[in-house]
Amino acid sequence: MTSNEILDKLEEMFPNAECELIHENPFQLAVAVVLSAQATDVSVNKVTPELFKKYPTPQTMAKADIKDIEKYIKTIGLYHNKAKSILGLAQGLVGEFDGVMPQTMDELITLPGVGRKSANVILSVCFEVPAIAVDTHVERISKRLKFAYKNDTVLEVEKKLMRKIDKSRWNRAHHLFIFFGRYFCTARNPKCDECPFTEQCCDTKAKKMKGIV
DNA sequence: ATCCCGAGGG
DNA sequence: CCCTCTGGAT
Repeated sequence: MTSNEILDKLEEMFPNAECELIHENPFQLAVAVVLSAQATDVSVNKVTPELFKKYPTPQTMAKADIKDIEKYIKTIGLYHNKAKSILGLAQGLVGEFDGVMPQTMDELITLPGVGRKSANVILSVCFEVPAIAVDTHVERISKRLKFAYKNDTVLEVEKKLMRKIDKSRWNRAHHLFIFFGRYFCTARNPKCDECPFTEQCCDTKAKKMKGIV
């Protein structure tokens, strides 16, 4: 199967794959993305509505007490670092960017808690810039379906995906890989028995040889 | 390479 | 019980 054929099939399986983080503007998406590190979007969506209600703008959050922020986000884990990150994110936006979300990779990654992956999500979801954010799902799926090798770094995975996938499909591919990874080709118990990609999957073949599938 | 970390699933 | 979750900073 070609890259386009794989994406066509994924479109068929997940026609409404999209960003599931609750947000109403770029600031809120940036906060939600930072909070989503090593946490499920479900758990993030559980706390952000109340958080955004209390701190709707970078200006209001910039003046928040970090302890109060921690209280709101405690249930998602890693809450100490994340509270510091989103407080610094709000302060950085106000102090360096006049409260307006920047639209370049170089500027975005200067914000605390925002690395390459989060920046790519903000660029593609908020500003429709072609980008492929490589998170845990995208990395796993890319390696299982042989878009990349197992020991490739996330940056190498991103470069290979950009090379092998048409630029016009980058943003869709990101969400399709996420949905496929989240609901079908999961880390622990992937649904190999009903998977349309078993031919080009390294993991499934390994399992077949062992008689697992 | 290590740390951060609670919640949900199997 | 153990593993995983839209990672980033040190």
